[in-house]
Amino acid sequence: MAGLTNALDHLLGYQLRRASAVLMADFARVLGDFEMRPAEITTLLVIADNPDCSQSEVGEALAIKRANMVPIIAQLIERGLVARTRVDGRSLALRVTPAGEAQADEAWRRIHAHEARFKALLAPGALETVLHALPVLRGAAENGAE
Amino acid sequence: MAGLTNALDHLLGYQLRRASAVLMADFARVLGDFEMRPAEITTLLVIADNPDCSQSEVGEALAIKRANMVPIIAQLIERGLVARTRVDGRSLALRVTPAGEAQADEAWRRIHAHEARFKALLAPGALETVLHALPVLRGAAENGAE
DNA sequence: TATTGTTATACTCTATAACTATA
DNA sequence: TATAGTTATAGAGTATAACAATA
Repeated sequence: MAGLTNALDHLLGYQLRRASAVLMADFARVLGDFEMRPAEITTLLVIADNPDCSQSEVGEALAIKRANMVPIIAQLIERGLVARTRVDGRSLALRVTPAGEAQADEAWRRIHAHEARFKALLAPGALETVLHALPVLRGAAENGAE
Repeated sequence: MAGLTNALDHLLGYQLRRASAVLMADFARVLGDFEMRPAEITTLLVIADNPDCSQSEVGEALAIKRANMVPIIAQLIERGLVARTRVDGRSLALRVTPAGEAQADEAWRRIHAHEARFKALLAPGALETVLHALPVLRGAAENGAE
């Protein structure tokens, strides 16, 4: 019990950050024995869903800068979870290996359980409202409200 | 336009993280010329609201570990925004200086404008639902769902 | 013994600038 | 000229372990 007044508690941005941190911590815990960082796991999942995509495309989908994708992809390849083939001289096509697909499947199983646990905490109807509202807030970055 | 399939988009945890990042980026932009880090600004606001609080209490309110509070408080003191006095041999009472109070007031003005811009994006009633749901998710960390 | 503040350290995510080689 | 990938670097937040001084 902190006991201090925290006026930040009334702020949407602050509550988003705190709630996000709680779910991120649980996400990391659930996937802890994979010994992969959250960014590596999510990258694996996107590649599994999009065979022959490029590094830049994955980065764009996950809001990870090109420069930051490099070590993530390198790790996935070193672990034998992702393979890449040249498309032209500058583009690379990414695919998960069979081992990568197995890892992705297991990750999804755990993620769904993790999600279900948190979703169960919300009042009926609240989940739909929240899942609709979040992309709206997120979309503000590409529109006027930034 | 990424164009890639991103199954993560259906996940509560992932959407929270992305929306939080958007609001955090805007928060940083709005307070950019303060040349203080977000954690320093929020710490200042909590101290302004809770005269004579301790470092540990502020950390507990903001979910910042004791060890990580040290450089934050040091910066605020170096800038002349916060002062501290000894309570007993191991506890320090924190207070904002007049300069710190002015800074906190200006920060609040900008934060309220920033908040209003994002809240305006939500459908009627959605804001209340979201602001109720987020602390519930956050509270899961202290209860069973962790 | 437990608590407050501290130091040192490391990890993760994020950001920018500049480079290469290709298109 | 623009794009895909890369390198190097820096900043911010967060985490742990260990310590001194004090309660």
